[in-house]
Amino acid sequence: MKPEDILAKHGLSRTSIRTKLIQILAEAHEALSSKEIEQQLDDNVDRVTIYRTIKLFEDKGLIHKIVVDEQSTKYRLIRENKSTDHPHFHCIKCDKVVCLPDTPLPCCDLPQGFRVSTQNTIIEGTCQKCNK
Amino acid sequence: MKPEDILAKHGLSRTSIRTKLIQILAEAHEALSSKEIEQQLDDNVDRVTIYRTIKLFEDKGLIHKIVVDEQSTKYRLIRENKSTDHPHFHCIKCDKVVCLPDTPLPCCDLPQGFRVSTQNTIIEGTCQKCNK
DNA sequence: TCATAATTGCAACTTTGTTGCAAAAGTATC
DNA sequence: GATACTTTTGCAACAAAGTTGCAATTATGA
Ligand SMILES: [Zn+2]
Ligand SMILES: [Zn+2]
Ligand SMILES: [Zn+2]
Ligand SMILES: [Zn+2]
Repeated sequence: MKPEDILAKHGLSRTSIRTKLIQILAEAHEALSSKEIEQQLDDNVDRVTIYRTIKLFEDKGLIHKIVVDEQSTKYRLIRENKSTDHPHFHCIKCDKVVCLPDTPLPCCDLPQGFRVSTQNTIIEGTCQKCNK
Repeated sequence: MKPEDILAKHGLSRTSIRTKLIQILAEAHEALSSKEIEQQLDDNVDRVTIYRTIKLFEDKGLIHKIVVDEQSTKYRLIRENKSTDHPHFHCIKCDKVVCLPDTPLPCCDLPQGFRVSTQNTIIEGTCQKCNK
């Protein structure tokens, strides 16, 4: 689907920044931080606009957020037929973050009376490129 | 074990701030943020000192860090016979974070050539007090 | 006690993200 | 396409969380 169609589908007006941002996320093979997005947007777009656009896309269900650690948050486009509730892999060498297949996660032993809404798993390790 | 003995065991000099900080963490039934620690240290101790002490304790293996989300990091004393690699529960109503029993986590489907070092799981939901 | 080494507090800085407001761009109607 | 109205963007200022350098204070060991 074209960036313009994705915007229309979610009832968002079509601006050049939004179109480019979707394109950047769609072409990425890994999750991107707001700074990485900023660097890929050639014209110098204001940080604030990027933050606001990311938040909008998140609220509208276009992208999902991955909190890697306290000062690293990345974003990835939600593709069709893909859930948002899958585990993620973080390479501690090259810092790349990728989505993993949506395997059924087993329940942990929870104390009585606790209720689960979502589960967030980040697997830390090294990717195949860094292991060569 | 007394706070003073814990310091000695890890080769750390015994200062009143470090002693109190260990005591606060030992008496807590949940993971604490640096701000929560600051509030429990009666005399107003400088933020910087708390950050430095937390980092020192973490490096020496006295405490473990739990990254709840992008702007909430909490810490918990590592007790004897307890691993540091267990899942955590975050109550989205009262914001409490607790350690969960160390259940054997199943491997997710990983792409070829990927190597795992640690796995970080945070279960979001509501605790038994908030469910009443 | 005294010298030495380690810890603490202060000020300044960095990074990541937010808010208010005016200027610019988009949308719909004619 | 021009017009009016709404939304988006950029700028400045701010906020929270954490870091660094340096001088003052406190701990340790002889
Ligand atoms: Zn890698
Ligand atoms: Zn993902
Ligand atoms: Zn609760
Ligand atoms: Zn824990």
